[in-house]
Amino acid sequence: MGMRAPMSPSFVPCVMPTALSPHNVEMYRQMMMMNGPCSPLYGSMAAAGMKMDVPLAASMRTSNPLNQEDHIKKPLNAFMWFMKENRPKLMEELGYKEKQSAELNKELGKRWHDLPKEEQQKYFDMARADREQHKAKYPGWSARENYAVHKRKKKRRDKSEASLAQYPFYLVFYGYLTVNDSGLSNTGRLTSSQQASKPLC
DNA sequence: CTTCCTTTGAAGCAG
DNA sequence: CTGCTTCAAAGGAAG
Repeated sequence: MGMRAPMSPSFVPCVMPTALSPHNVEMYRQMMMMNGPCSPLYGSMAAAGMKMDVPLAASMRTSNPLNQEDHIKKPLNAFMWFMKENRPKLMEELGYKEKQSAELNKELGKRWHDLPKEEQQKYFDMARADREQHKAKYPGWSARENYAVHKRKKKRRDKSEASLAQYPFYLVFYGYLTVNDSGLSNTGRLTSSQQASKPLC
């Protein structure tokens, strides 16, 4: 149930859809900044195949350019590559019991420590290659773009008003991102309370 | 629906 | 420079 087909490698497509490369998104964002969300450019760029039809779908995370294509993720570090490669093996080895990801990650952490330096080096090499490719592909990108400055003391995701600044203004404009008492909201749909809350711009 | 949990390492940020 | 924080992956649990 829900298990992957044995022969199907479980890699996730890390590449941006050609229809909306980050570069295109940046172009789009700049044009929006210059022309506003009601610009005819909006329609023409959409007609050109760029997925900027602003979200009607329930899940903004999966349908919206901001949360998907526009979000350039950090390159994976050595341990992340190790996890990616060994998680499926470990799941099979453990009979993919009712093990949760968090528990599997603990085990993977142990195995990472037990791994000889020579074998670890393989993953450090992968990570370095990934970083270099990432840098070549997204020159000028910084991890800062995904970084929410400390809002909660220890390790919690940020939900502050300040974090709105990292998003394109038109999402705020349209109400897809709002700020209320409970923090940043991005349900992808306007509620009356969201309409009442003020956009940042 | 979003966030948490849990790991390591890279990198951002504050002092 | 030092030390703390966030985010990369994963996916079930919790809210």
